[in-house]
Amino acid sequence: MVGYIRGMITTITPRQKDLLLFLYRYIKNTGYPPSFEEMKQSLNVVSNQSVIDLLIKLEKAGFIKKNGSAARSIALLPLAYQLLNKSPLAPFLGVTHAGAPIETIEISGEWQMVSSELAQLKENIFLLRICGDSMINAGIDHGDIVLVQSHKEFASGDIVLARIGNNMTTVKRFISEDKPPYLYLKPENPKYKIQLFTDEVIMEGKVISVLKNSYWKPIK
Amino acid sequence: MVGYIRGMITTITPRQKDLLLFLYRYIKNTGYPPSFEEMKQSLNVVSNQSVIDLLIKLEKAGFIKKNGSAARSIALLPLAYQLLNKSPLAPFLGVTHAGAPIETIEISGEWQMVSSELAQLKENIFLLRICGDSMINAGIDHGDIVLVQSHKEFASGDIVLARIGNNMTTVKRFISEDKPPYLYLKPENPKYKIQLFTDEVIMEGKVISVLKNSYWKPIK
DNA sequence: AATATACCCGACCATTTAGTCGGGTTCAAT
DNA sequence: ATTGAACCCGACTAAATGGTCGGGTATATT
Repeated sequence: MVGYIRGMITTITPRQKDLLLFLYRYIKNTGYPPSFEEMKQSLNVVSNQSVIDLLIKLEKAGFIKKNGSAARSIALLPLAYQLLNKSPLAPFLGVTHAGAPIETIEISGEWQMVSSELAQLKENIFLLRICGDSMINAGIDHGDIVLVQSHKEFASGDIVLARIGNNMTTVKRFISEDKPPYLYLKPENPKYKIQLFTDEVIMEGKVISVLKNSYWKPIK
Repeated sequence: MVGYIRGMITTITPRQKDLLLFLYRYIKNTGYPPSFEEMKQSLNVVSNQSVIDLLIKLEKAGFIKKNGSAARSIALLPLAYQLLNKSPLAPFLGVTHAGAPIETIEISGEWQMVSSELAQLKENIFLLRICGDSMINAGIDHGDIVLVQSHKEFASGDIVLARIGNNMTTVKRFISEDKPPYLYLKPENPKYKIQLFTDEVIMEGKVISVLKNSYWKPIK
């Protein structure tokens, strides 16, 4: 469910966030985590205990993981990237259908890396594997993976992920015209018919990237 | 030039590669670099000097960067990922044209992160920004970025990067048929004509991913 | 035969580094 | 008023860690 992502809530104090952001930036710049001394400087404190207090909280909350007493051994966990909106990870929600929409999105629990450029996105993103051939003329084939960003506004021509009723999701091109049928979802394969808009149709997001199937694990 | 990537040659001894591979794997698994002790264990040696010797060579060759005497402060440079064929980076070659092919690929010198799944690729990959509207029906719009993998074999229907003569490159759908015109490059926009195959046409690679333009820097 | 390179040993040292101990302050909730 | 949390201080300790020194071997090149 897309709501599963949007609804993810975590608590963190401003000071903890300061440290988490410093950790993120330091690791990004240097390639390895900072020492206590460096963390103290960045936080403008002079005691190790100040840093330790914050680190323990961050670890308990699931943002980081420390390896005992090894030097510079702090690893950022996915939750940290998510909180900082710098996520190199997108949740892999499962499978949807580009053809006739016959089942809802499944949550697979997997996570996959995506481009760091996409990490600039403020909104939530997630991945879906496509079943069916209804979008082949838009370059989306059976087995491809699409990266979807949650959106509220859509332009005619956008390729969108739509939910139809409670049990079906599908990827189609969204069309808005001045003449009838005005609003509809268009498959990019002449074999299939357009889907008119009804109260049952909810658009979840835009497809912002397509990863071709041959470089991903095969479909079961 | 695509040849620029293929032609990149670096020398490394087996022992140095052992260490480099260990560094890659350790960092990938833990999120931070190993200590000397851990490197000694992985190499099956007992002296620090053994590790230092190798590290100095790796640093001089441009594979890693060490930060003085700071603990666990080894960063892998892009060259290392490239050598290990685990590159999280793809070179950004520049701009090509999906419309009329009017100029050759420019090397911009930028590098961009790509999916870690794509890092499994054994062949070279690179990014291009698309100019023109000749592939809009395949989901590739003006300003989008495509990820291209160098290939030698192509199937009918593949979206390919082709070089035409010395000064032109273009992205088109490759078609191979039993009836005339047999082999040609097809724009995915009825406004444009197909490009027949000649001796001048060289296919450089396949488009394996499309990143939609709105999430990248605007075109100059 | 001499040289250079890649690689290794083992004892030793100095510093970096994480962690501890016993406190304190501020602020909001009870 | 008391409690608990979040956060901080300063001096201290012990372990982890990188680096040094003065060698060695094996191999290929000159």
